[in-house]
Amino acid sequence: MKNDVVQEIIHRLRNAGLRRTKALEELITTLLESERPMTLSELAASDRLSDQCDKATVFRLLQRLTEHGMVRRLGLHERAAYFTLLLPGKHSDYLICTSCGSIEAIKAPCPVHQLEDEIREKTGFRNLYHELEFFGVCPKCA
Amino acid sequence: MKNDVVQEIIHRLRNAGLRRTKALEELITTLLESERPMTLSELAASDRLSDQCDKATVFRLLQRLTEHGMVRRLGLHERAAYFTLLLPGKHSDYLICTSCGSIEAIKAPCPVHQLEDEIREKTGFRNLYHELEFFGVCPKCA
DNA sequence: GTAATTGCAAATACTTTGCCACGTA
DNA sequence: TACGTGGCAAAGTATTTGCAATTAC
Repeated sequence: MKNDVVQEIIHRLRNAGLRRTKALEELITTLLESERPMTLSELAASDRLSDQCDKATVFRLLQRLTEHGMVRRLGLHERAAYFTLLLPGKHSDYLICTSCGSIEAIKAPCPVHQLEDEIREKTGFRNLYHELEFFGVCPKCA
Repeated sequence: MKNDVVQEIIHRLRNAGLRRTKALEELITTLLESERPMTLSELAASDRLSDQCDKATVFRLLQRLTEHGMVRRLGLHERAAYFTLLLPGKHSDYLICTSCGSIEAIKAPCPVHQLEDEIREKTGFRNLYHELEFFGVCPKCA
């Protein structure tokens, strides 16, 4: 069923004029299997992609996926940008250790949707979304 | 009274072994006067600092200020990092236009403190804090 | 005088682009 | 065939460091 999701995503991209390539398929699969956002370097070095294509290709694929709203680029405080697949109803906030850099998605329901609605109404911003991260030192590092 | 705050901050830094320099004073003043986080480049090019010192100096000052908990480094999605003075009881969340890049602090009370407490208890993370940003297209750009 | 600080230049890190060959439709 | 895509190498942007000279205390 993971494959169904991948196919569905590719199908939408194809309608937008993109072509089905092995690299695209592997990238989407990798992002889908990852439980946390990944950097360009991590993706390019991952099992599925490392011998599949160049880092520049992964970069351009991520760019296209982002343009088409299938991927979101996150900050997360590192020097490198992080990328995550954008699945309907799958928003995550993150808990990040500033010492070892571990990143995990937070299970608890996100508490900012109401504020987000207020902001949308009051400010007239369009396409509003948010990014929420908690930073601290994890028990292992403390 | 702004100057009092600057002096107070410098006083604390002096206790930590740092020296009072013109550049340090101007940097803190600039950050204090700014209503939004600023990048290293913006700071180095600002009125108070541009003819005061080199960009590398601003970088190192920000580094020291961050180490001593007086400044926080934020992601905010741009390629460059943003820095903001950390004043007691002055936490801000931000609303950012993905088109023109404008950044403004949100006045509404931050809705994540409760979740933050829960996470602190459940995970055992230390020095926990959060970063919350809303992204969208502002009315001017839409 | 001693140790922290600074400027300048050089080194890194990560991202982005140019160009031509290649693959998909 | 036509146009999106890919690899490789080079350029771009932001950050970080080395070192000798300077400054604060």
